[in-house]
Amino acid sequence: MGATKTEYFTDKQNEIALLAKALGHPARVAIIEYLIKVDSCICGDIVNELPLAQPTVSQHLKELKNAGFIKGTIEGNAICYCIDEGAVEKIKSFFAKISSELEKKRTDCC
Amino acid sequence: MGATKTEYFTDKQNEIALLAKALGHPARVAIIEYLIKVDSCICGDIVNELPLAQPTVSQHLKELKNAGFIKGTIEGNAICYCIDEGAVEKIKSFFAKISSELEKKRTDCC
DNA sequence: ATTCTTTATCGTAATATTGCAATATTAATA
DNA sequence: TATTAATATTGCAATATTACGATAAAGAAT
Repeated sequence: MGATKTEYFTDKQNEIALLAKALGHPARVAIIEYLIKVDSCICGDIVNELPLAQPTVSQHLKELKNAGFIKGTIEGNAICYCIDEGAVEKIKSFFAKISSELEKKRTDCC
Repeated sequence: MGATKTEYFTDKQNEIALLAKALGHPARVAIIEYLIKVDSCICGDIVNELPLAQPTVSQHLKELKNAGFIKGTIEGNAICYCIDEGAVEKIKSFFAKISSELEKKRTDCC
C-alpha cells in the first residue's frame, strides 16, 4: 500500500489530478508565474529566480514537464521553457465548469 | 530536509499550491465531481461512491476540508458535505488569469 | 439500555516527494 | 582541446502521502 490507485478512477480524473498535483507546490506555482511574467519563453534564468538549489529547481521543472504543463526546447547550451497552453486550457476549463455548475444549483444547504 | 520550504514563497503562491495539491489526487477530484453532480450537499453516501476503504475516504475528505475546498456540517449522525465556493473561485480565477495572460503575450517561441 | 449506522482516529506499512551535494552531460567559447 | 556555462542525473536523508485494519465516538433506532 501507499501508492495511488489510479486504475480505480477515470482518465479524466487522473488527468486533472496530475495537472493539479503539478501545481501543488509553491515553487512550481512560482515557476509558472515567472514564465507568464516574462514575455516569451525564457532560456535560463529560472534557477536564479528561485530560492532553491539548482538540482531542486531542475527537478521541479521536470515535474512540470512530465505533467505536460511546460515544454522545453534546447537552445544552444541553455534550455528554453514555456507554458503549454493546452494544459492550462484543460485545468482552466475544469474549474470554470465546476464553478458554473455550482452557481446553477446553488441550494445552499450548508 | 524533505519538507516544503513554504516560507520562501508568497502567501498567494502557497495558497494556490495548497488548493491545487488538494485536487492532486484522483479520489479527491472524484469527490468534488460527485458533490457537484448531486444536487445540493450530500449527507453520507460518499464512501459508497468511491472504490476505497472508509478510513481512506475519510482522510481524503479531511484533506479537502483542510485545504478549504469543502465544508462539512453535522446532520444527525451523518455529515453534510458541500463545496466551498470561495475556494473554487480562487483557483478558478488563478487559472483564468494565467490563461488570459498567455493569450495576450503569445510570442510562440517554443 | 443495547444495537446499528455513520464518520473519525490511531497505528502502521508501502510508497512518493522534497531538497541538496556531488557528479555527469552537453554545447559554446576561448 | 581545455575551459566555462547551463542543465540533468545520481544518491541519499528527511518528511509527507496513500491506504487500510482495528477501534473509537456519537447520534439514531429498536
